Amino acid sequence: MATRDPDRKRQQLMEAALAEFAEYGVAGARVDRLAKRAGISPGLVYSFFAGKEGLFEAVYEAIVEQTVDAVPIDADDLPEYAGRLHDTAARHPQVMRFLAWYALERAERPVPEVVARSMDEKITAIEAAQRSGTVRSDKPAGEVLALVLALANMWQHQGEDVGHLVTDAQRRSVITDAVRRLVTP
Amino acid sequence: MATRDPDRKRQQLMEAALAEFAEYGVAGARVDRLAKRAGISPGLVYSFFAGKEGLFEAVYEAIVEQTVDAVPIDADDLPEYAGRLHDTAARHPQVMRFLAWYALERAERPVPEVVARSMDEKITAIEAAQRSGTVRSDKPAGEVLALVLALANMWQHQGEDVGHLVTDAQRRSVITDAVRRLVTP
DNA sequence: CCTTCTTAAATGAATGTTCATTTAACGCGT
DNA sequence: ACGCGTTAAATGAACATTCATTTAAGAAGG
Repeated sequence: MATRDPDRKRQQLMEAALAEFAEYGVAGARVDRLAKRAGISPGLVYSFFAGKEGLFEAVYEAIVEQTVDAVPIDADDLPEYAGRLHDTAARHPQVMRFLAWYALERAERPVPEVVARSMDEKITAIEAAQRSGTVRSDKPAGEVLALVLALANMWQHQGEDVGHLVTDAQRRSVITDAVRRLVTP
Repeated sequence: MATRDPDRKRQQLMEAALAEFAEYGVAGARVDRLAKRAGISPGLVYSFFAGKEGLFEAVYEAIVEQTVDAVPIDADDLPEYAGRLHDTAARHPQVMRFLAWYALERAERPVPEVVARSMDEKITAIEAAQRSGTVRSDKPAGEVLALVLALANMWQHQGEDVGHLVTDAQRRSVITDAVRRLVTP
């Protein structure tokens, strides 16, 4: 039984970092607070990662890895696909919030290779569905995808002002109904 | 010719603050840099506003004041309404970015009174349009509004990954076409 | 019109605090 | 006993904020 367990600490650190960054962003995050959450000393952060910034990037990369392809596209049933995207987002609010921070604080960074590739695959899948007639063909696949993603994530972006217009239970079907109307031929 | 002109300085300060906050958020903003942008000394900031935080709030309030009702709703032509929202957003990227920061950094704050009221008015307008038959009546007005707003702002939220799928020129019509499909009876 | 007095505006160096990062010592497991 | 994982404390840079001082614009008085 390893009472010394670097891997476990590393894992705890990543989880605490996600929580801290999701709440405050990089600039607002405090290394001390984050280390305390992880149950380690602040100094130890630096033996695992390249400082606060490095930790932020590491968390981002872990999220990308776990999130891309977490919800495989089903181009023949885009409403359900959007619904599943929504479900996943709703189940991981911390991750969504982290990504929102990342988009602002790392606005200039290029899109990661894996993400770009995943996007291409989705386009290809939609184009196939258009050819087989399950998706309307009068709009380019990229446009269809943009709409599906926008609707799938709509409740993430909407603030409290818009959010309270609809109950939690209704949110999913708002998305699926709208996508159905938009993509069926 | 007034070489001393507090009102002008105050104005310059607000503009510089918007630029600085839009770029870095509150936590990342630097008072020195912001003051230099405004062409004033850092100390002067504190004679106008309650520190960095107070300045942030002041900029937010100014934006809310200028933005609410900047695009009056036309419930009988929601596609065009969404298009106009998009136009305005596209014309003021700094403001949009500022609001994105605000949503994250002030997540817990209640919705301002003016915003809530403006929302109620929009709902009422849509309900009227539903009664007169220009908007589908099989969905509650709140749901319709949520969809319209989500689509109007879709290009603000989408990152570079999705954004490059469609050219600038197409963006507006993607929104208006989609809204038309979603809201017509 | 000048000169002096008064008040407001503005500055920027000094202050004190907050924080990321470094360092040096400690002790567990082998 | 040795080396690595870990810590607590030390360091110092970065910043927000304050404040003593300077500068400018009127007001009062001659």
